[in-house]
Amino acid sequence: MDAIPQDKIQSAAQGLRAVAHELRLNILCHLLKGPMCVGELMEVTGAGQSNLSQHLSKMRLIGILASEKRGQQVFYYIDNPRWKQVIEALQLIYCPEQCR
Amino acid sequence: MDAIPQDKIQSAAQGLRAVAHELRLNILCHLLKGPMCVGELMEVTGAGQSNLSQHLSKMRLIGILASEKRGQQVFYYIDNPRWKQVIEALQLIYCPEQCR
DNA sequence: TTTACATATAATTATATTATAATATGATGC
DNA sequence: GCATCATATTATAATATAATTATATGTAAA
Repeated sequence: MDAIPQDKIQSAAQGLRAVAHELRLNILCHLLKGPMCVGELMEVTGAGQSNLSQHLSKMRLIGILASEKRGQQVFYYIDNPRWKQVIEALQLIYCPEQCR
Repeated sequence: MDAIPQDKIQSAAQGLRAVAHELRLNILCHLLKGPMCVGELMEVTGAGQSNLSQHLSKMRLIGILASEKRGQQVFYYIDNPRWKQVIEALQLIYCPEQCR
């Protein structure tokens, strides 16, 4: 592994940066359970609408989340099962008591 | 999981931030194979001594890396096997061809 | 067709992170 | 002691990221 392709490292770091934020990580933990719309996420995270929306679209652009419109709501969900694994591995590190 | 303890999220985000950087991630990928000293890491990453040292101590402080002095060299290694898992999961996401 | 609702975008300001350069520490050999 | 090597620390200037506010879009109901 002497030569890890620089562009892979770059993409992976970009992906990580997208997760490495309190609010975004909080969002992702909630989305582990399934899709949620922006309004619900506002409730559970306590974040403001605009702030939340910006963070969601950041994660969508990078390919961690996908979204789907139902009626006038937009539901977000974790698009890539491997990202779920990453979040879950993190929970093991920081929530040894399993965080239920 | 409605109530993810805020302090856990905070710590986890801090840990992620420590990994979410091109150079630091590159370092971690190299350290997956085993301990390396600063000089070796300078060679494989091409980073400057001071820069590297700062990034290493950041990761050490946060508990991702540990270090051990042998003679006049300091060897760094990944302290927590779960962080290895996170890095490996990432490689699966971004290096589908296995990055060897 | 207006109103209200759900979400998105833009602009701004505040704060955090980074790389570099310069300097310091601390061990080893002479 | 003095010079050298390996690493750490500090200061700083450049850059990136965040939260807030204000505004815009799109859609459904009245």
